Amino acid sequence: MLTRKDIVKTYKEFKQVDYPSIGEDVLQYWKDNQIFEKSIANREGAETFTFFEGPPSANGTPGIHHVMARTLKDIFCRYKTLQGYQVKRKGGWDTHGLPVELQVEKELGITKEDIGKKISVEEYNKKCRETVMRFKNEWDDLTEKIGYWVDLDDPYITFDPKYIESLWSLLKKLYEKGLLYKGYTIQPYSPAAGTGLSSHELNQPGTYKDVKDTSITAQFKLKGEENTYILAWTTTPWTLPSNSALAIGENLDYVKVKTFNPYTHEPCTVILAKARMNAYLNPKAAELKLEDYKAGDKLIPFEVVGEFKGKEMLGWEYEQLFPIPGLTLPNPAFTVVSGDYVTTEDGTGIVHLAKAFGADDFRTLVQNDVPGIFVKDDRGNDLPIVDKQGKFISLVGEYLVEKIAEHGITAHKTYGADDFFVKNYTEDDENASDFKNTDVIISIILKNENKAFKVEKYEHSYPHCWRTDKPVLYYPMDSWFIKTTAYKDRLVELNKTINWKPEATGTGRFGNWLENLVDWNLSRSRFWGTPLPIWRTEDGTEERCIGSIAELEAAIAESIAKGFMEKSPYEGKEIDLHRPYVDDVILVSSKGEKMVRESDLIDVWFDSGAMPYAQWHYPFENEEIFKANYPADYIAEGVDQTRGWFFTLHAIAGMLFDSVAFKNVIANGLVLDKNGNKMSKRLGNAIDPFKTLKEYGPDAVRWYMLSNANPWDNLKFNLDGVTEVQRRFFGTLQNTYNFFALYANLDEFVYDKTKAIPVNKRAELDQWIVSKLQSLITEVEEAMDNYDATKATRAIMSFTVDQLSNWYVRLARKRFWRGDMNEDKQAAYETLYESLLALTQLMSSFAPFYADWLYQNLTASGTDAKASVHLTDWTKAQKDLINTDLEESMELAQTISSLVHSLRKKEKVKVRQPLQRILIPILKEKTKAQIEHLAELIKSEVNIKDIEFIDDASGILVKNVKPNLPVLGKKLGPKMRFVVGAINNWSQKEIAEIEREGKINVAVEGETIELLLEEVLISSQDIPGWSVASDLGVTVALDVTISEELKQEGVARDLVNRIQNLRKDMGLEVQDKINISFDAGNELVNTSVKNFGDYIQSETQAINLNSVANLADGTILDMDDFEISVKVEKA
RNA sequence: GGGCCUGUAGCUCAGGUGGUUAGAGCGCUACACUGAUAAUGUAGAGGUCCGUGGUUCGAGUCCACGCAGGCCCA
Repeated sequence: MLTRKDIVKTYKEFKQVDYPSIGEDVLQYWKDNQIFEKSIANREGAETFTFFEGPPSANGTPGIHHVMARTLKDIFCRYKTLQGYQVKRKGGWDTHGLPVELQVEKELGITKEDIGKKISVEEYNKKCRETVMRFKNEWDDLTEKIGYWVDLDDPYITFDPKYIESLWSLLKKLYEKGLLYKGYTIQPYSPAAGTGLSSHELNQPGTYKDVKDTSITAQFKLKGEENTYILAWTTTPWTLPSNSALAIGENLDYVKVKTFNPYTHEPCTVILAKARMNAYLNPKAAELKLEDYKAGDKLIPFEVVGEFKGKEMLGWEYEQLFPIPGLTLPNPAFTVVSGDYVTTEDGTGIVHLAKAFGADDFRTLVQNDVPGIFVKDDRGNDLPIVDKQGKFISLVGEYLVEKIAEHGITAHKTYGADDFFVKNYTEDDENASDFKNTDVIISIILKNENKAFKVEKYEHSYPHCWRTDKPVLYYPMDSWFIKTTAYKDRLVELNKTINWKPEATGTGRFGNWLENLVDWNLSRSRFWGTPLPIWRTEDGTEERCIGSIAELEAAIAESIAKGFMEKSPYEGKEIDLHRPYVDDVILVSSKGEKMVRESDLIDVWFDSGAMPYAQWHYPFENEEIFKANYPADYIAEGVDQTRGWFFTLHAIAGMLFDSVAFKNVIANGLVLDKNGNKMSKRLGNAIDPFKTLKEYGPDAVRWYMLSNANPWDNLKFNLDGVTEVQRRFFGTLQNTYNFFALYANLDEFVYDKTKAIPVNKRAELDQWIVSKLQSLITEVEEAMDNYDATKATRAIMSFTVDQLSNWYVRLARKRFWRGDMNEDKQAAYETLYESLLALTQLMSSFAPFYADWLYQNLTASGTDAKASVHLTDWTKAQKDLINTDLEESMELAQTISSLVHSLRKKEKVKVRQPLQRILIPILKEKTKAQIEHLAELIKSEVNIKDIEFIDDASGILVKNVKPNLPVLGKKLGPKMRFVVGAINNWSQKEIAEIEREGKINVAVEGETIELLLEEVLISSQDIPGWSVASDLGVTVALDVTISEELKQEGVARDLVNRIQNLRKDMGLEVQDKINISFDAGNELVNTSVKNFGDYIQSETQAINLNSVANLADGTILDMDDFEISVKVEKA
C-alpha cells in the first residue's frame, strides 16, 4: 500500500512559508531567466503602453515612501503587460539642483561666495557630479528588492551632455516661438551685499527680526468727490512714491465715514474696511456730533455715511499720492483692483501696491494690466525708482529736497538729491541725534499735505540678509522667463483631458494653478545645472540661442576665426555643456561684436519636465521610439509634485507639442508614521525600507500599502498592518494552496486543461465559485483600468478569504478526502486549481514575487506553463460562466446557514447533533426556487434533514410592513411623517388588504391618501411558537425537537469525532485504515452503532467496528453526557 | 494669508444619486468547531459619523461657517 512518503509530489507542500526568502529566490530566478526583459521582448510589435519615470535624486538614501511610489508605478505597468501591451520603462536620475549644491557646500565647508574663489567652478561641479550619484547602489538595490521593474541598465541622466543637448533644442524651440524672454521678478535682495537671496537663504535661522518701522496710513484722494479719501496702510513708506494701484477684498465690507484729519483737523470723508473702524476711529467718539468738533480735540467725532462690498469699489480712480514730475502714468494706473490676499487683520483692509517692491503687488498689477512707476535707462529698460544700493534715484531725491524746504523740515544734516537711502542708512546717520530717515521725512510731508491719516511706529518681523544683517528689500531682479501665460488657455483645456487620481488634484490644486498661471521663471544663479544657452552682446541689442552641440561647435569655430577665442574649450576632451566650459565660449554677433553667455542656469524642473524628449535624445536620435512612446499613458508621483514635475511636463508638452504629456496620473499622498506624524530621521520614527523588506518580504509590504488606503490619501504606515495582511490574506491563500496540494498529491491529481470537466457538468458549488471568479476578474479589470489599485486588491482579498477559503473549501472539503478519484472529485480539484491559478495572475501585479512562486508551484508539472506568471496573457472573464442567479442563491444559503448557526447557539444545540427541519417563510416564488436549488448544501452545512417552506396559504405567517421611503418621499413630501406613522400602526388586516387590493386608503390630517402596494415593503419576521432569526430579508425557524433517531445519529457523529481525534493523536496518516472496538455497556451507543455503523466506519476508515463486553484496555472517551471506552488500532 | 486633501468603533478603513436601527477587518470578551488546526464559526461589548448653523417630511451624505491634522504656494 502506498504511504505518503512514496507519493510523487506534483505540488510542493509547505509547513511554513518564509516570505522574505520567496522574495529573494524569485528575484534571483527573474535575473537568471531575464524575465523582465522577456516580458518586454515578448510584446515586440504589440501596442505600446507608455510609462514615464519621474527621476529621483540619488544624493540621499531612499525611504519607505519610495517603496510606496515605486510600487504604484510598477503595478500598472505589469498589469498592462499582461493585457498584451509592450511597456518600456526607462529609469532616470535627477542630478542637478540646489540640494546637491548645498550638500557639497556643507561637506566642503564653503558658501556660494567661495565658488570661483576658494574653489574653481570646475572642481566644484566635479564634486557635485560625484555626490549626486552617491547612493545609486542603494536605490538600485531597493528598486530590485521591491520588485519595481524598470530599466536600470540604461537610465537617462540629466547631467549627460546628450540629455542637456535635448534640453537646449527645446529651449531654442521656445526661443524661436518668442516664448523665452528676459524680464524681471520681485525677489529678496540685499542692497548691502548687492545680491539677490534665495528663499532658502531667507529661511536661515535668525534672518527674521523684530524691528520698529514708521508705518503710515495714507489718504488717497478719490477723483470726482470732495475731500474723500481711500485709506491704505504700509510699513514701508518709501514704497509710496511707487504706488500705482490699491487692492481691496471683493467680499469684504467697507464703509464711508465722515470725520476730521487728526493732523490738519480738516473735515474729510474716508473709506476703509468696516472691520477696521475701531483701529482708526475711537469708539468713544461715536456719540459725538461732527458739528461740535473743534480743531485739536482729543476725541474726533465720526459718522458712517455709506456701506458697500469691496467689489463695488473696483475701478474707482484716485489721484497720485506723489505727483513727481516725470513719474506720471496713464489710466488704469491709480485705480482700485481686487487682491485675494487682502484681509482685515491689520491696516485698513485696503492695500497699497508698488509694482517694483512686492511679489503680490507685481502679480496683481500684471494681471490687471496696470503699469508701475519706473524710469527708463539708456536702452529703454524699466528701472525702479530705488536703485541697487537701496537709494532713491535723484529724480525722486530732488522732489524730496524741495518738499523738505517747502515744509521747513530739519534733520541731522542737509539732504542732497542722492542721500535718500530707503533701508540701509549708514551707521553715522543712524547714530546722529536728529536723524530723520526717509520714511520719517515722507511721513512729515504727507502729514503736512493732508495726505496722512495716521502715522505710528510699528513693530513687526522683517527679513534681514544673513550675511550683512541689514534689512532685505523686495526688488525686481533680472530673470529669464518662459511665457507660459501665452498658452494658459490651451494648457487649461489640455488638462481637462487628463484622468487625474484623485480627480480633485487635477481640477483643484493643478487646475487652479493653471488658472492663475504666471510666467515660468527659469533663471537660477547657481553653478551645477543646465546652462541657459543664450548669448548676448554687451549692449543687449543682439541675442542668440544655441540649440545643439553642432551649432555650438560651429559658432566656436567662427569665433576662433574671428579671434575672439584662442581655441575651443573642448579641444582634446569630451564635450561638457556645464559651467565653466560653456562660459568660456564667446560668440560673434552679426555686427562682429562679442557675445557672452547669460550667466544663469535653468530651473532643474525644466530638466525633469523635458524627460519625455531628452531621455531618448530626441530630436537628435530615436525619433521612432519617441513617437511610439509619447505621450505617456500613465505616470505617478507624490502630490507635492503637482506644481513641480506634473506642471513642467504639462507646460513643455502643451507649448511645444500641443499635446498632453500624460493621459493618466496618480498623485499619491505621503507616508506618515503610525501616529500620523511625518517620518524623519531626527525624530527616529522613520521606517527603514530595507529592514522592513528583510523582515516581511516585499509582497506583504506592497499589498499592505495598496490595500490599506487609497494611494492618494496619506498612509499611516503601521507594521502591524503588514503583519495582518500577511496573516489574513497571504496566510489564508497559502493554507488554501496547502490544502489543495496535500490532497492532490495523495490522489495524484495533475491538472490537464484539455481533460477538464466542463463547468456546466460540475457541482453547483463549483459553478458558483467559478461564477464568483469571473465576477472578480471583471471587477479587478474595471478597477485597474480606472487606476484604482485599492479597489482591486480589496476585491481579490475578499474573494480569497471569504469566498474561496471560508466557503468553497470549507463546504467542499469532504469531496477532497472522501473515496477514490471520481468525476465529482476531479471537478472539485479542477475548480480549486483553476481558482488558485487565476488568483496568481490577478494578484501578480501587486504581489509579483509570491504570485510567481505560487504560479510555479501550481504549474510545475504542467505542459503549457510559462516560465513566469508575468509572461502570461491576461485571462479575460468568461461572461457566460457568470450565473447571477446562482450567486444570489448562494448568498441566501450563506445567510440561512449563518441564521441556523445562530439559532443553534441560542438553543444550545451543537452542530454535530442533527435536527429535523427548518422553516422558511416565503413571500416570493423566486426566493423559494433559489433556496431549493441549494437545499442539499444548506442541509449538510447546518446538519438538518429538511427545509420546509411556508407561504401565504399556510395562514400562519405574521407579516411586517415598512414604508418604502424613497418612493413615498417623492409622492408625499411634508405629509410623510403622518403616513409613516399610520403604516407603522397597521395590523395584519391592513397588510392583507393592500396585498389583496393592491392599494389602500389612509386618512391623515383630515385627508384621504391612496397608497399602492409598491409603496410599502412587506416581509415576514415571525412564526408563532417558533424560535426564529432573520437577516437581510430572510427569516428562518428551527425545529429543535430531537427524536430518538436523531439522538442516535448525534451520538454516531460524536463517536466519529472522538475517533478521528484518537487517530490524529496516534499519528495516523489520512489514508491509514483502522479497527475499532468499543465497550458494549451503553445502550445508546449500541443502538447508534447498530443503525449508523456503516457511517462510522466509512468516516473513520474503519475495517471493523466491534462491540466488546468489558473492554479493558480502551481509551475513555468523554461524550458530554456519558463516557465510553473505545480502542482504536491500525489495521 | 490662499488653494487643495483628510476627519465615521480602541486601531485601519467601507459607506452610488439624502431614506426608519451607520458597516467590515483587526483587537477585546464568551461560546462552539476540530482530517486546512499557529486555521475556522457564532455571539457580545464598543459610535456625539470633528463642531455649529442651515436646506429638507428626513442629513454620515447637500450648503455655509468654524475646529483639528496634512500637502503645496505666498
